[in-house]
Amino acid sequence: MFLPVDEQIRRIRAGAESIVPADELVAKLERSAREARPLLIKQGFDPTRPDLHIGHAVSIHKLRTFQELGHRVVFVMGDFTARVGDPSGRDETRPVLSEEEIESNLATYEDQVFRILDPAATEIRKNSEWLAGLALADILRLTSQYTVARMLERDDFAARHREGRPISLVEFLYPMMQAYDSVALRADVELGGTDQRFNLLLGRTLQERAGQEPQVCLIMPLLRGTDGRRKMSKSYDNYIGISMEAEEAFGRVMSIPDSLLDEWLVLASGARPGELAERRAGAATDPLATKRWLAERIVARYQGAAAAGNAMEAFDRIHRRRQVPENLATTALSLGEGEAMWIGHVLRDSGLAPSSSEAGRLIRQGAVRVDGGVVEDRDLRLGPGAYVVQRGKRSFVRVLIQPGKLTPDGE
RNA sequence: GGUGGGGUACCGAAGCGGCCAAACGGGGCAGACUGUAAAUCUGCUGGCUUAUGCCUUCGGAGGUUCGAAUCCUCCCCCCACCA
Repeated sequence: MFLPVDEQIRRIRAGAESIVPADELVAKLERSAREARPLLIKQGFDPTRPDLHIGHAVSIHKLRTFQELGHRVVFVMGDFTARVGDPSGRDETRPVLSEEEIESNLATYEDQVFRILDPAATEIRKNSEWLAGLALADILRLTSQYTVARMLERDDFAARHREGRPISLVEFLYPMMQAYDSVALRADVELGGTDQRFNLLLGRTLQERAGQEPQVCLIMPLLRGTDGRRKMSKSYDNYIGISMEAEEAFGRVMSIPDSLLDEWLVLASGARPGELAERRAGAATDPLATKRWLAERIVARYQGAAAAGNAMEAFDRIHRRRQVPENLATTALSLGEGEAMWIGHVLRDSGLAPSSSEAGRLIRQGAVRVDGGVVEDRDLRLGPGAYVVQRGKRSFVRVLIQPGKLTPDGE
């Protein structure tokens, strides 16, 4: 039923940052094989941010590996905290979500997650199932099992405490709740990024206090974002979304710094060991070719090969051959009373510039083209007709200027 | 409850009566270059039918002044120490 333990370990360990503790994983796998009983693998997700990116995908692919090895994967939605909200406002807004929003985000999750996981072998659970019913007495019992000093060991708590930045009391409860999820599920293994290390370890502690065998923590590296500096995150806009439009995703991969290429090959390409080694070697001698390969590969993984091919073609057309893209959005603008429309307003109203002041700046910098020619006259006006308006290298709009016929009420 | 320190543009952070649409850094955008939306260098970075003009902005509301982000009053919020 199961592959040999050492083969399982090999696959599980590939790409992982660490396994804590590794020998317990071996023991669990051996017992699982002996008793023909799959392990329960758990990972939690925040339902307030339903957009998954390829950073999340790193560990989701690892969940997939466990599925392929025959184990049970439980995907835990942290809906309980989402329902209560986060008054501390620690990182951005953690809005309170309604039942409907949670359901809708859950559906969004499934759509993305099942591009990686096998739906038939995936259990999705909401932590409100076991958290909502806890009484205050239960919670007191739970919190008495851990100390403030140990809580302050967590890196971000330690840093904030040291720097005198506020730590809300509820924040101490979030790790407790996540750890309690592991107790409730009797998890054998929990996956998480390196930023989850503390929470994962707390799960072990609470399980032991509850008389359970502690889970093994499988810690995955955090993928750095397209800026090559910070971890991938939607709020930094340095991410590549799993359901992102193919051309956008392709372009974003092409924009990563060369210094990030190797890390992404390892964590995001999903290449087999042999090919991976080949590509990593190639990255040193021909980073451009390697990056193109990676971009196509990443897009293909989530959008399919056809979309990836098209995205590459569109990229080449715009950036290598400096041509206008094949299919570009059309915006119809209507002249009011006037004969022609000032270029600044064309840019603003077609969405190429956020304001006419910004449009003016772009023109001054030589960033605006109309039908391929750079606009030098800041006072340029366009009469009725169709134009291809370009802002910078990457943004194009086909603008249709129509004679204004509207004779509003006044006249 | 007491004492002290703060709230400035997307973020961080200067400014402390006029030269402030507000230094500087980050981020973002653009130009040059290029192997790509890499790297590097340079510029821009409140709005307005395009103006050495007008309008809005420095926690909120009033006030002083020819003139306020800068001074005064009240209010809201944050932080530290003490209780």
